[in-house]
Amino acid sequence: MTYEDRLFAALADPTRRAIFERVAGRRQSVAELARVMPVSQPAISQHLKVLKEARLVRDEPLGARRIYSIDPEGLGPLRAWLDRFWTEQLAAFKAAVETADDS
Amino acid sequence: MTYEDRLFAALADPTRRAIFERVAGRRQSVAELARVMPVSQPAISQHLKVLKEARLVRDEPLGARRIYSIDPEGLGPLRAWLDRFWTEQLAAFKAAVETADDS
DNA sequence: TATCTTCATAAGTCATGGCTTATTATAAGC
DNA sequence: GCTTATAATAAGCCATGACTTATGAAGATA
Repeated sequence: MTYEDRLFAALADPTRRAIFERVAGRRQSVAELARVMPVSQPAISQHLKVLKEARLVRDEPLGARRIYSIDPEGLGPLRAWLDRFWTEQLAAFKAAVETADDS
Repeated sequence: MTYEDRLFAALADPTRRAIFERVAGRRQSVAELARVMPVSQPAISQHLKVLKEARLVRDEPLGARRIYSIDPEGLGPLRAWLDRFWTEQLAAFKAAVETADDS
């Protein structure tokens, strides 16, 4: 499984995406997330593990708690992937215009 | 299932993403994809259906064939989602700098 | 008309993944 | 030290989804 696979797979689940968005909004602990999300604490931990392996979040101990925060680098590869098509589509558009000019 | 869910779910599968990337590179038929991809023709059709429902591709009949091409609008929502965190992280960074200034 | 190609759908199989409860480890507070 | 809080892991359940083969529909070609 490539790194890109892990990234896309991590973002595929709605619950996990919601967790990521919350953590991105404000760094917080597992219990804090579990209190507001409609799933159990172990489910939260499992989702966070997947997000961490995709480098979308980081974690840091704080007493008995563990504070999760967004990994600023994490979304970079997604942006890079997206930009490939941006430029690709621009090139295609340009080519289409030039073909139309041949008429 | 929201539209965003469909979009992320569609991009999660590696095979499907490969199909999307091929179609984005050059518009082509189902058979053409089936010839080069390591899965059967029905599998290709099923993936294309998912991509179409996520508005990532369009299709157009050409005789007995059906030509699939990228939907230029399709990646817009993904970019929008991504930009949310871009600005969000910028704001957080700015806030962190200002807090540091308080020292 | 008969055949061949192209593609979508149906039906069934199997692995994966998201969830649960139970349990354990670690740190904090009385 | 004992209890409470926090979080990770284990084990098991179950739905989903990615694939297969089989089939049918629609267009092209002889």
